[in-house]
Amino acid sequence: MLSTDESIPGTAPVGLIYVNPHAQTPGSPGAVCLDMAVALAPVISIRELRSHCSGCNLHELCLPAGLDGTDLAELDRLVALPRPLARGDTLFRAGFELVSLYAVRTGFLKSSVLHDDGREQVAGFHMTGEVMGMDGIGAGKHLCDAVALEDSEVCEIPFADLERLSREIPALQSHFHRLMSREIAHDHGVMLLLGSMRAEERLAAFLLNLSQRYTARGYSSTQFNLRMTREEIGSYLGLKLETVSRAFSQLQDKGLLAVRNKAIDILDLSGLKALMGQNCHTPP
Amino acid sequence: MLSTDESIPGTAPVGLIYVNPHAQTPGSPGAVCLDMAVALAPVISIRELRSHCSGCNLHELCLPAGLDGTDLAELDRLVALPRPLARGDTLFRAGFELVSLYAVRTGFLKSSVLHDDGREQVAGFHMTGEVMGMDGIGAGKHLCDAVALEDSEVCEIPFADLERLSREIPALQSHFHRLMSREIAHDHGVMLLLGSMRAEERLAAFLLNLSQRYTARGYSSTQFNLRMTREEIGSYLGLKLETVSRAFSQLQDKGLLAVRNKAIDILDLSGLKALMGQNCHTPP
DNA sequence: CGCACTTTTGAACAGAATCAAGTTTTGTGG
DNA sequence: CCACAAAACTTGATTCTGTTCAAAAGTGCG
Repeated sequence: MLSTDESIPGTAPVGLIYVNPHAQTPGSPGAVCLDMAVALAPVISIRELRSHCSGCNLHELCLPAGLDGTDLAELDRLVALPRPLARGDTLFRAGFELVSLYAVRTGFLKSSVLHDDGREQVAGFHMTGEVMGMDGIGAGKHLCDAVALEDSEVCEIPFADLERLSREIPALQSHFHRLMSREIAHDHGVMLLLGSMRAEERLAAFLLNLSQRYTARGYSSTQFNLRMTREEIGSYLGLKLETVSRAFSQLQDKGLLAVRNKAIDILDLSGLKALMGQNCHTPP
Repeated sequence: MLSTDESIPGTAPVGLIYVNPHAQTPGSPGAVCLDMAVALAPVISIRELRSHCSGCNLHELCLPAGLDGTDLAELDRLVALPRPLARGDTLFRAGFELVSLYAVRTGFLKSSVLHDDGREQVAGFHMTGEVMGMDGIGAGKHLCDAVALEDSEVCEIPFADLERLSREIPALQSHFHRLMSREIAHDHGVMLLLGSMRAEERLAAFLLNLSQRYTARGYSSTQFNLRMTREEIGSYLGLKLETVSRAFSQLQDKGLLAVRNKAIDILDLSGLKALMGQNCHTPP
């Protein structure tokens, strides 16, 4: 349930130099970013060094996983320089033609669906190394909005090029299929969660999932800061924000968690996991 | 929400001759089926004629969508003769190595996850033309059980061969990606449903989804027989079977539906849809 | 420093789960 | 083909969980 999609051991967090933290509008993809790269020479040299897949610390986690020298170089030509996004920026919107997938280089994004009545429903949270936009391939257009929850960088992967290249590089093809498949499996986990768990269990599962994903990226598995509001968590977990808040308090009262606003400290990881094992609603 | 994955117009239902309705154990894939084909000559000739993708009425709905003569012939060589399954038979189980994907030729299957505590959760229902097993690609093994809810036939698609062939045939590659993507999009729809709808709305959405899928296959959009129990519906929708039963009664009392056990007659399709538009829990 | 947003907490309420019969359908063996 | 047992379904009463409404406290950003 809500399984960790990445079994890759701790790769160190990326220490990218951040060039343009503000006001990057979603406009025409990539272009602005490239222009800036030309304008700011000294910073760029370092940035460019690391900006390609081959120099990226994430290449065990992200799309290029399993590719070696030559193939990696091919992928490099395909993926544009990381595009900076400021907090609140929209990467893409539902209904827009799907041209590219996006890999999160740094930062934290959400994808959400706007109901007809104006309410939004969060479909997922995305962190470093995760690929966004795959749900829109079938329709040829994006089905959800993607918004940065903190200043972030994303790598644009033109989908037509990705398909072409994955015909030439079996390892890339195979890994791309695994990525899509894992998203399906992950969603099944969320469906299970939404269909069978109580509020407290849902929140526990959510935190454990975050914990695992942070661990896979070399961060602490017990201490991290939430990047989303209680309302966004609730929307994702099918709960109201008040219920999320109460669930936090309950987990804290049980001594499993220390919550200081968005700062989470998991005090009893196995206790949290045990909470979900009790999911036996039916006696023998 | 719970969008129809198929926008293909009505292809006629398949009228396959059914050879072995009983006791086909999941054992070693394909072999038994082929042996039988040799044993029963007169029936087989017809069966074999239609058994390949090129002769299959589903080729606009299933994996071969968009392929023409030569490419279709290539796919034919890849896909084995349809394997018969009796009601209750298991096609594959969670944990087993993923060797093949399966396309439903005729019949109706469910996929479900067995909780650690013994309770099962239905992850999806699958009808003619739909491809099963894609959630297991990422892990290299199946993550759910697949069980026939009525006598069915499935076409086995060896996954390694599919990857190889889709490197050679861009149209096949592209379509396979669309199939996976649509499963992601569909799951997002279910997540939305589970997270934001009340029991009655969930059932309405479920029935509308079934209706659309039957329509796409050339069947009536308003009259059909459910192949699953109330408990299985409930498991899929995150409800208890009693709640499903009550929701059926409520929809019937409102004049939207006529329910006679498993026989469903949608009396007011637009009324059902309208029910879900009222999903405004928040006033402006 | 103040205003807006987020979060917490409480009380009343609503919807679904649970428990409990009772009925209908289905499938099987005689 | 019928009878009977098992499974599936319906309906009611009660309980419990989460929502809604409301208010107050905390946080952070301009």
